Amino acid sequence: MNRYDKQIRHLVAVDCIIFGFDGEELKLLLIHRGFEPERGKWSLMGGFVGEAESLEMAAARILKQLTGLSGVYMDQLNVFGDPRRDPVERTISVAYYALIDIHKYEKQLSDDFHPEWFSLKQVPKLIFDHQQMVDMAKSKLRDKASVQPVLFELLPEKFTLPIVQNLYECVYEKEFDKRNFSRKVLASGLLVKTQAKERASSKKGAFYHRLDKRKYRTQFQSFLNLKPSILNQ
Amino acid sequence: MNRYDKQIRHLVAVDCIIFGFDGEELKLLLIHRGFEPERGKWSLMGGFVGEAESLEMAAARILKQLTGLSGVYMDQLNVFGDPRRDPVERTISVAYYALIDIHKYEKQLSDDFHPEWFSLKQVPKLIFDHQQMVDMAKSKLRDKASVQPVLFELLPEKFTLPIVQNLYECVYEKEFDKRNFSRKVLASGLLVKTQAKERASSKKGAFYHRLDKRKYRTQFQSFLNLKPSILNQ
DNA sequence: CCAAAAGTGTTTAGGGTACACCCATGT
DNA sequence: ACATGGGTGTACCCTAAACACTTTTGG
Repeated sequence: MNRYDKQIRHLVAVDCIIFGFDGEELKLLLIHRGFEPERGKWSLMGGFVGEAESLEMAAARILKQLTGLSGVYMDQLNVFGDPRRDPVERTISVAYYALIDIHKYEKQLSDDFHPEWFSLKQVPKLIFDHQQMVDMAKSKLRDKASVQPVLFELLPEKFTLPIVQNLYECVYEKEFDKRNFSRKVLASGLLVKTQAKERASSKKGAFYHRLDKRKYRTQFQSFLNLKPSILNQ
Repeated sequence: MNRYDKQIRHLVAVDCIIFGFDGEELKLLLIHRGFEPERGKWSLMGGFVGEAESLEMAAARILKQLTGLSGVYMDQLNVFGDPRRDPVERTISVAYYALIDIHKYEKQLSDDFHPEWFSLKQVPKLIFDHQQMVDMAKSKLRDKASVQPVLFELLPEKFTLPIVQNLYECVYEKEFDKRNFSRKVLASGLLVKTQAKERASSKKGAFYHRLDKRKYRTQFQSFLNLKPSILNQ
């Protein structure tokens, strides 16, 4: 078969919005850009898409390069294609957001890119349209989290209910009533209470919970049963 | 500044999933592909992204080329980047879905591509991964429509409540109680009842309604107040 | 013994759902 | 007159929201 020879070709990049949660704050992993233009400025981790590489593969490769992690939760966010978004040369960027367990990351720190975690409340000035990508990722994460239990991807294997609540409060930038919150989350049936207690952050101690992995997979689509009411009838 | 000279470049295309509604059924506008490979097969309308053309511009251009319409509601769906999705040569495709008023279209029929409307219940075999694009578009349309009143983009200026209900029933493939449905939709305050009646489809006749355009714009984000309950507290 | 965070139950209000009859009119 | 689809009101139930006290234990 012929090739589409007369057509123009484009640079295609992938940029990753990497979220983490340390128990206190929602965070973003940024790198110190190591080359011109904008050398030394803060940037999302990114890279060009290879010749026979799918977009998901490219995103996973870039994520692994920075964090050492694979098998991480990722989701396509949006494509940014403004011809002048990169001043050097037109680059079409496919943005992915990833949710990682920040504790797993810390062990494997790869310092080539001088990466740093920033609180989402104090994101430094970013290059190009990366701030727009971050804003869109925050918004999409909220939408997703209201329908699917994706936020647990940010937590370690064992976590307490107060931690889960704090995570949701960070994502939605709102405070919830702890009685109503725990009732709702436990009603999903996704959490299993363990006998162990976390004792660092309070005197009484809070019970660790873990995900019921089978239910987590099978009920992933129906978390909180929050489909719009038009659909319920 | 330097260019990213060592990087590989890719063909980037845009494909459009074009929805229409004739009052009876939800429909999809497909074209008869006019060139090899897969000549004569049914396909989504698409085209390559030009040199200094944004993705939105490309999508709008392609839509106008086929339908004669501009200023149409469009939304980015997803990027499809599997290296082997187009057997001729690797092409990264950005999919957009569009909602058009099918009546406006019919006047401007451009026959170059032998386009045809298909019921979503009887979509013919499509080339490449276009069926996957259609499925994803249907799913995204449902999600959007549960939160924003986008489906009115499919309707003409004046429409009856039974037509609106039928549209929602087509999109969600479910039947609704007409009393509850009209109460909910009218409670949004987005519709204005006119004195005119539609008389073709029933003896009694149904009142035409139109959008309150100011409210449609300002309340677009809060249609049906169906945010998940975690957010409400 | 006190401070600090964890854990738990009840009441109330609002919205969603189910449900049935009358209306207008073309034939 | 009758068949067809349009239009409207009510009662119930369920879930979300508001709200306060007891428990545990480290210091």
